[in-house]
Amino acid sequence: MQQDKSRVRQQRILDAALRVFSRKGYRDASVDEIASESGTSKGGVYFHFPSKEVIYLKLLDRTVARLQDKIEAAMAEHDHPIAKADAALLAVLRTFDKHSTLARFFMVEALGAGRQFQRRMADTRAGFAAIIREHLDAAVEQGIIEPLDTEVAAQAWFGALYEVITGWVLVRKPERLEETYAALRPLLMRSVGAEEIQLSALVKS
Amino acid sequence: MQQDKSRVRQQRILDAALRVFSRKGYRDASVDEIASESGTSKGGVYFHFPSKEVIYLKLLDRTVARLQDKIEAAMAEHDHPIAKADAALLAVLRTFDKHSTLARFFMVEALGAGRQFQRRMADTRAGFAAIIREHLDAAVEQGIIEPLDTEVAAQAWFGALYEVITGWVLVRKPERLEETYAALRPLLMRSVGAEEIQLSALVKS
DNA sequence: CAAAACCGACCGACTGGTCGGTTGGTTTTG
DNA sequence: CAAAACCAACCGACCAGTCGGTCGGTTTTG
Repeated sequence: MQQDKSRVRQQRILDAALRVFSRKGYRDASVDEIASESGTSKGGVYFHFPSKEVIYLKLLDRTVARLQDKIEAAMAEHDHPIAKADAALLAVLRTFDKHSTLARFFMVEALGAGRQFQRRMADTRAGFAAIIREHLDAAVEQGIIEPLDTEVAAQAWFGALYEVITGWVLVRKPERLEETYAALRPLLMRSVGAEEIQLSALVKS
Repeated sequence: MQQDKSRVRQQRILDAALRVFSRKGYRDASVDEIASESGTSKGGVYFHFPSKEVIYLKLLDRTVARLQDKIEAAMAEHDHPIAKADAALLAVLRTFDKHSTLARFFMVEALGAGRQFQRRMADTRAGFAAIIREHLDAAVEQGIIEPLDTEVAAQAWFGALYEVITGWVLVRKPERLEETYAALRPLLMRSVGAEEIQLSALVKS
């Protein structure tokens, strides 16, 4: 159908845009380049999307949604808050390991996208931090960890992860991001005073 | 002297540039605006500096140097690694509290400066992380904390701080950044398994 | 059923505006 | 007066977004 073709083309443009944005950043990515990389022309791109900004925002939403889905799915498999945290951490590391383009787009380039996205990005970060906070609060309520300032703790957790991932994107050391798990896990757990529990039951292939 | 006047003018341009960059970010700050804000003209700016990029880099170096001096001075007043860490943390929070323009420039805008600064910024971040790591290593060696992956831990510490400060810059909550100290300190300390020690001797007005 | 009318998708030349950097001339200063 | 400092006008590259026009296919019509 015509509609299918149109949708396929839109996908192609979005995929190409992800690659280009992730290579060049928002400002340095030209619509011409996105067009040629998606096998169309500038006019073609502007037939499907009203502006460069909208393309970027669509992409950002898509990325955030996918990542949050992954995280929530991983957490849903467990009941114990610490197991949930563990699963979420692994899910994040593995997702970025597998899709380093995504990591670059989301971690590095999103910051350089310019003033008009700053609020949106701040909200996005706050959204992730809020998720962490919810679960920290739950853990406090269940008596698993002592009361603490969960807002700052959630921010700190997010920032710690963000920095480690960003560093990995820029330097590519260690080879696989997941290798940082062994160091990150006890760091995060201890920071909120969570007891050590055995991993064996938690780590899945 | 001619030289004095020239130096004063250069300072004025740098100060104006800091304000403009901090308001607009690198890309959206025009040289014309820096010129008029420093009470001169574009030609005047280009008489003193070869390019916009050099102005930015000079500013970045100046900022990093000042911050590191503050941190090192604060740490030099103490011997015990934990006391040093504490002093450094407070120094950072207080510096940004007092100079929020600096915070905005360094924390938020530096990220959006564009591709050409990415390596430089990564190096800067790595520099701060390296300082943290050194001291963590020292603490391990002195038996104050158990051995751990100090590279990842240093990155995580830096990231946690960065996120909390960035969040504060964007949202201005709490009113004073230093108020996060009470939550950050135990978080960071526990994360590396450092024992609690009393604060009274450490906190200075 | 074939010609005419129509349409969604697409193309690429062009425009308007921005901005880093330059230049040639003018003012200030010692 | 000569060098240093400064300025206004200008240049050229760049690029998001526009627009008139094309093309392959589908629907209408006589």
